[in-house]
Amino acid sequence: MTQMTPPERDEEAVSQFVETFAALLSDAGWQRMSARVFMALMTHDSGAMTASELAERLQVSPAAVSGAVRYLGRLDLVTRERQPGTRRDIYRVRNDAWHDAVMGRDPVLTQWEARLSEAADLLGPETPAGRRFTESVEFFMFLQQELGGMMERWRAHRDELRAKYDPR
Amino acid sequence: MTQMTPPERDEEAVSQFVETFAALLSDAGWQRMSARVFMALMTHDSGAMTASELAERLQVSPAAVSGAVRYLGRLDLVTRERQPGTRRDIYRVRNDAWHDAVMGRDPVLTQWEARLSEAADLLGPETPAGRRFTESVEFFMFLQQELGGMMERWRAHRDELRAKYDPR
DNA sequence: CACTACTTTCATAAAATCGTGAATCTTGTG
DNA sequence: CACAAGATTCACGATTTTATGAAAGTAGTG
Repeated sequence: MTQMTPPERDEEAVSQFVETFAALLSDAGWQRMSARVFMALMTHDSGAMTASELAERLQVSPAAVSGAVRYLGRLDLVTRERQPGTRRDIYRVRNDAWHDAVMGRDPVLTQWEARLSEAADLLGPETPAGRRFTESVEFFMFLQQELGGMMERWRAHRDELRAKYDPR
Repeated sequence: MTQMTPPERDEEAVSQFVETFAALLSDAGWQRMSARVFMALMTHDSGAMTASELAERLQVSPAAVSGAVRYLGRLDLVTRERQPGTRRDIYRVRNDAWHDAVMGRDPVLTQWEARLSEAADLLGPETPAGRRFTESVEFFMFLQQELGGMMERWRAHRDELRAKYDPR
């Protein structure tokens, strides 16, 4: 069998995509730099890059990368690991990053629910506004419950797809 | 039966809640002023206020209110109606505002999915990065499908709760 | 059709956010 | 334990976002 040349990527186009999609994420409330770093990692074949590679790729300072990966780390979208034999850290996107990004909303929803619940008490459960908040709380409770099952189903669906297209 | 005095609200506390929760929404990517207007309406018993009431309540200019309600209107979270007999518009939160706020994400997801799909092609479906994007697309397709059923279930659940606690 | 009561637009000012460079800290190495 | 490679922090300047006041627009009313 002949050795294939590595499929050529239009780096220009990829880079532009990184910026475009990062902007979409930024519209959705992500920190801008974190979105850029995240997409740079996602589009990288290995899904892992060092801080200086990221800085070079995105034309930003090491300081900016540092802040961005800290944020991504807290969301558990990126993991840090030490590059063996060097003092460099490597940042890697988690495989189910999107899954985590969506499920990562969970603490947020919990927080919202708690505050809404306090508000319901504050407003008085028999007042129209209070009733509105009680129902809001119900909604977020429901939402969280559903999310669990949904992600369960996703994993099953994903494994099915993987078995189908990429049987290992 | 004795006529109850209207249940007294701690307006100070309600106002503080409005600000706190608006800040949470703002963290989640909402425009700040829109979040404040939204919460002001939510905490109002009638769920409806005029522009000047909102301006007074939030201590902002009419211009700020105008911008905020336009944004909320586009998301279909607030409706505008004319106050009969006056030249004032009143803004009203839709009853299933939260439902709409969550489902309103749908166009966003569609947009993301489209861009991710393009990226998958760009990267080449056989490359590791390309495969990552293919799976991302699958994920968002799955998500949108699930959201439909979920909201269906929410409506059923909500009606059940209403029948239980507030039989009319 | 002029007057009045609101609403919206727009240029500008104020405030928040973001990225940088320089300094500092951490950690591995000889 | 001194040195060096990287990572992180922080004060500052730059950019972007946000709210305002003033002006213009719109639509009821007499």
